[in-house]
Amino acid sequence: MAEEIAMHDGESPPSALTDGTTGLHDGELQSVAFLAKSLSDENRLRILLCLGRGKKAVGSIVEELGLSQPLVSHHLKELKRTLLVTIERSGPFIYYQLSDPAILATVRDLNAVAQNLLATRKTF
Amino acid sequence: MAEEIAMHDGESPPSALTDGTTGLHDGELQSVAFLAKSLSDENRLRILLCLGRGKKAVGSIVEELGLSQPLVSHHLKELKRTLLVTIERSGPFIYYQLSDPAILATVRDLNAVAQNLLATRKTF
DNA sequence: TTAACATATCAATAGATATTTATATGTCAA
DNA sequence: TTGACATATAAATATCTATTGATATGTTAA
Repeated sequence: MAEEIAMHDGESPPSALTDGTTGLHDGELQSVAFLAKSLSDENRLRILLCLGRGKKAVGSIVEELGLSQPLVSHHLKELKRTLLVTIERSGPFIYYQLSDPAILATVRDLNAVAQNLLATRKTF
Repeated sequence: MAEEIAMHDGESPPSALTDGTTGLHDGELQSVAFLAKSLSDENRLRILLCLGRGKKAVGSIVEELGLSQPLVSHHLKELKRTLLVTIERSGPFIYYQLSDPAILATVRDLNAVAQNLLATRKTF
């Protein structure tokens, strides 16, 4: 009866039996979720792919993608927060660049998996 | 060299591992965002890794991860909607399994990228 | 200084979603 | 049928976030 467990802020929901085969502990799980969430927005992906062709100032991204400047700025802030991009100031310009080209390979891998799932869905 | 050409159509992989041209059209961008969003929850990742060791009934997952049954059911529904898992009924049991083992490799890749970003962050 | 430009931030809104509690559906055995 | 079990669904809440429009901050040139 008296089995109430009051979960307070942000610690382990389950008991810490780790997830075995692929062997990711809680911190790594958190990192993966963190990164995946950053990659889960179409406009952020557009920005990342755009930056895949070299560092660019905010205005260039705005112009190239046709998104509003505050929106691009917002997503760039998020991409910086999640360590996917770095900045480099030059006068009034702020150039953003990918912090790791491996990010592009990851996006391509995600696309490959997604397309394969869509192609071979045998679920009815 | 020419500027990168935007849209490629469905089948041919752009073969861009070293050149920066990761041309994804809107549908692919949507798919990537879709998949990434499904991978952006810690508990869903736990479930996926759990299923990486074979098909399991809901109760097993609940017990193994220490999450509530409705929560696990909710996440399984989401994973099924995003094509990451498939089901197989057997009596009152419903067995869930990964629809593609490549998903595990993708999670591992995400972790590798994330850990690398954390390790080599030169921001401050 | 002022003016013009580049970028960031603020405030408000709207929609998504993770979680919990409670309840419903479905299956099988006795 | 009843009862026990496995799973799904409903409803409520709370949190998060993408987007927009307006405004602020900061940099350079005149």
